[in-house]
Amino acid sequence: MKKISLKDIALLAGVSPSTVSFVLNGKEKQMRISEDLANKVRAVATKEGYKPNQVAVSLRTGQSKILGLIVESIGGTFFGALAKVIEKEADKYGYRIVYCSTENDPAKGREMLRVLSHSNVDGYMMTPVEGMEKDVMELLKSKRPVVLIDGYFPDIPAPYVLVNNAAGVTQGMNHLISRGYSKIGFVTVDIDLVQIREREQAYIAALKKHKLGANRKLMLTLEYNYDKQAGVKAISKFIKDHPEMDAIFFATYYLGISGLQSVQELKLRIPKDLAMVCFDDHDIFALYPPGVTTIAQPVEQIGITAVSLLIQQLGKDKKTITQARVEIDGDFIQRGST
Amino acid sequence: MKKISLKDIALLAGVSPSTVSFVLNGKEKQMRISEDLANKVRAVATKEGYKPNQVAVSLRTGQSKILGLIVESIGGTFFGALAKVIEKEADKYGYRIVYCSTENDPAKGREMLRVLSHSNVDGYMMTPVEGMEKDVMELLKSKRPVVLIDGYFPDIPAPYVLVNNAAGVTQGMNHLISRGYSKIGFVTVDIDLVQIREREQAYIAALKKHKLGANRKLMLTLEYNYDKQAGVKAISKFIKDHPEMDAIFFATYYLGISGLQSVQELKLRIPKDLAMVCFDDHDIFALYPPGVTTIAQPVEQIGITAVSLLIQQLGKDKKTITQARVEIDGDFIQRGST
DNA sequence: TCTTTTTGCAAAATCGTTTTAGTATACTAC
DNA sequence: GTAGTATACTAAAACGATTTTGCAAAAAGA
Repeated sequence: MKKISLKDIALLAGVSPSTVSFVLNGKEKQMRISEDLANKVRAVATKEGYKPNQVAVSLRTGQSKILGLIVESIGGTFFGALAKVIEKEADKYGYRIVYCSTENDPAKGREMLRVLSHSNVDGYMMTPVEGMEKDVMELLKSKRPVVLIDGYFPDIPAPYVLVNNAAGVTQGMNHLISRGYSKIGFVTVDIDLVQIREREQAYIAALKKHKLGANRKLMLTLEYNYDKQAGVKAISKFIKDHPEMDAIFFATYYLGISGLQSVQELKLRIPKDLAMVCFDDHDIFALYPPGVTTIAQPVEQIGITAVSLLIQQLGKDKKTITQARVEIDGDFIQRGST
Repeated sequence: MKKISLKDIALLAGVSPSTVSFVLNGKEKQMRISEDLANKVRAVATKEGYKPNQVAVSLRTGQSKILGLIVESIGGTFFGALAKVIEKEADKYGYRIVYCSTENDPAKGREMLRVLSHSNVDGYMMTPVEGMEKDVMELLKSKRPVVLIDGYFPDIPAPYVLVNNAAGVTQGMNHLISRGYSKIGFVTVDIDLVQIREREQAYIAALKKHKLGANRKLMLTLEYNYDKQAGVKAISKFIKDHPEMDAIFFATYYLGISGLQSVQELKLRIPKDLAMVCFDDHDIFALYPPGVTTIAQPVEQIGITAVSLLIQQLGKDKKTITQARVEIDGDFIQRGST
């Protein structure tokens, strides 16, 4: 019941291993193998159900047909959905995906890169983690195909694809303002990632633009990996401390969920007592009455673009497209909270 | 900047490749390499930052230190959480995970098995898909380590681990009944998987046991991959068609979510108009007022057990533990819906 | 007819390891 | 002094493919 190798096929067909390889790799013309023999080889191969040992192929060719996907956490809804899209998309090009999560720890991310590298993966897709700038530079220097997802490093010329954070927040803010809200709070998190900072800046910019003053006091910054209960409490306190606040913008979906819980505990009514907008959509926002207005990340497009950017770097020509910077507009979904 | 190989280390240390291999694999004693030389080799190796090429190792040893995880869909909350636990757990044993999803399609599952097999994965964890019985049998026959997760094939002696579906439903039903509900409906889905059937049977058994009659009419079976809107509609109709029904049990979390939506559209009040219990927990059930009582799958334990069962089959002794059938009790979480 | 070219395939090198089988030297024993 | 046995390594085969090179036989050219 052991696996059959190319050698076995060669033996059965009465030819040399090289001939089998040529035929099965479509190089029969180039190597001028006669049509008859080629057919015979193919017949034997299909009859025996031969499939090449990918490990051997990888060792010899240096290519694995595997792409590494390193995300913050496989468990999350955004990354889960993303992984699904990416897997499906990569499959179209004949690539498989190996997933890893970093939990936002650069050491773990580095380790993952190392592991993947020694497994001959052909390219990397990763969500930037604070502290991994050098590692990404290394990849670029050694001409390894990379695409950053959901963020980027400002000073590093790696291709990336992410939602247009600024545009999304701006749209959300404009929406709130046009609805008459003027004391708008913003709840964010203290990870040092561009995507978060961009959202914060867009919030501040919107306030300025509409002359809603420098109410920076209406910003709450939670710690990353904050305790769930503590987060809810902090948000509740934030709301109570600012009774004038008529709307809140949450920078991520998990903040928004905590926010919903706070609102619930405070028995506030949405949007009567407090309007709400959240960056990143989530099932719950569609369902929780009266629904939360969100800017949904275009997961499909992000995934498809990422794979495409990576595949482009994998061709024979191997053009390094360090300049590809794609920002895709999020989908504004209005619901009952505004 | 090219990668350094074992041969390079050998050259630099002035020894043969075999010596380097022995030292780095801790076989220096056995192969009686002198302490001095061993240290020298180690020094060179660390200085050069040598890491073995896993592909070559895999080809030579036939082992990859990779486990295949084939789930229904990476995107789902249950599988996402499971993947996270499994990745973390496998890491403890020095194994990495390659994820694939089947989308409940046996053809795709088969393809994945094939691909993984030719990548030398050391073992498989998979959620059973209707129609893959033979494929699993094949794996068993060829002594490949396998563990089924979240379900099993009744006639196939493969080790498995899943939540105790019957116990969970029974507990939920008892809870409802003890609270005075007697016209209890059940919404399920038409995939032919043991885990679903067990839940259905436990429901019926509970009705019988408590002499609530053969109200099989109170069962609604939706199609797998049902359209979201259509599902909600069907559930609404089901509720309207059975005004006597005072409680509903949902067999999976996505059914429960659709159910919440129906309830919302019908403007019913929970638990006043209708009580609700759902198998499988979800963020939303904790948050949606007044909260939905659920039986949560013990994701952590399932993941840990699965990895453990697989690792046991990977040792030198390679004991095939086909008899390991683990059912873990779910966590009953009571919330406002009952 | 003899050389040159083309055809059709096979041999052998290679990828980077692991592992089995050797080999040279030193030591022990009689 | 010779045989046997440790000692401390190295050489070479192997894993399963791909790819470069080689080499007969047939065809073409002179």
